[in-house]
Amino acid sequence: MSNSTDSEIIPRFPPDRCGLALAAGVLGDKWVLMIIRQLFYGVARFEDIRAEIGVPKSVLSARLSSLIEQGIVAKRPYKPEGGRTRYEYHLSRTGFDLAMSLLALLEWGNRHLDLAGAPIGPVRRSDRSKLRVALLDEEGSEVALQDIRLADLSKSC
Amino acid sequence: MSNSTDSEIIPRFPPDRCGLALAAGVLGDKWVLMIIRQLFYGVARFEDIRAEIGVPKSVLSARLSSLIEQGIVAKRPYKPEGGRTRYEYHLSRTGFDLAMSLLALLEWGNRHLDLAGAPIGPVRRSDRSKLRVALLDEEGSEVALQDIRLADLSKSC
DNA sequence: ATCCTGGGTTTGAATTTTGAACTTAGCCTG
DNA sequence: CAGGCTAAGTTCAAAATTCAAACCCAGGAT
Repeated sequence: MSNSTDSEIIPRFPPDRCGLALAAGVLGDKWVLMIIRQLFYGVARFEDIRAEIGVPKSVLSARLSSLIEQGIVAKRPYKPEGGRTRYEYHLSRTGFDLAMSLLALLEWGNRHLDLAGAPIGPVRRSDRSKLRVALLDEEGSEVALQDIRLADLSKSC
Repeated sequence: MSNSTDSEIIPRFPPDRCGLALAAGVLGDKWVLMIIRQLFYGVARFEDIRAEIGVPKSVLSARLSSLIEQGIVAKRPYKPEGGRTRYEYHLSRTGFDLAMSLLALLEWGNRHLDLAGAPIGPVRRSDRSKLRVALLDEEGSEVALQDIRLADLSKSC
């Protein structure tokens, strides 16, 4: 009932108003993040995805269906020259918009988890300079995590 | 074996060099993201976490142990005035660094998922202006997602 | 005609998750 | 001091999920 400490850095809100709780429902699965990662990499075919991450076919089938149903992935037929029609999976706009989340997660994993080799991360296409994820205000200047709180967005200025 | 399309927006790298694959191993669970969300909100006690998100005790116990083992969460005793010693869980530095990922996920959920009410999100503490997650270069100017690629960070300039 | 391959579905065994019951430790009350 | 209460777990059997392997099917290639 009561709060446990007085260290309320961030006020609490009901879960159903928080996109994070919903997002957790979508992405909180061992394979879903891996599958979406593959789709970002341009791996589009069922068998390619399965082979690269080692997910069982039945699970891949189920997860892709669910992602399609949720509008995150789209399935479309295509025909390789002189082959029969096959299918490929690709991210919808909604799915593509997960990019920033994945980059943030990548950055975190690079920094804190045990990588086997040199890390990879986002660089600017033109000059290859390193990039990082940050919080910006409306004017485009950076805001530190300590200077924020969560608030109802409908009534903030 | 071969790539499925020629639309290689992002080059492929082996999973063991990618923090994202590791991060997926840590966060790819229905309850873990929810638990970490609670910890961010300042909910620190076992029973409080359990009650707010409805996770079974056995699962909460297992997940917290695993998060502690991975250095994401720390457990510490505390004594409420005139009560016996209890324990509270809080995010370690590593855990706290997930903040940016969670904010990105929150933003995505707010934009694309079906919220029950008005969304909540990060605002600047001082003036309550809305904030958003973005990619920055070293000078602090914003870079669009279309202008990036993933690269080996050890050899980029 | 038969084989091969991509994209699945089915199946039954192994694993995980679940909720309920039980445990433990210490404070508080009578 | 006996008994109750609570937070924080643990244990257990039943239910749900996952897994690997087998099977299916369509169309092209041999």
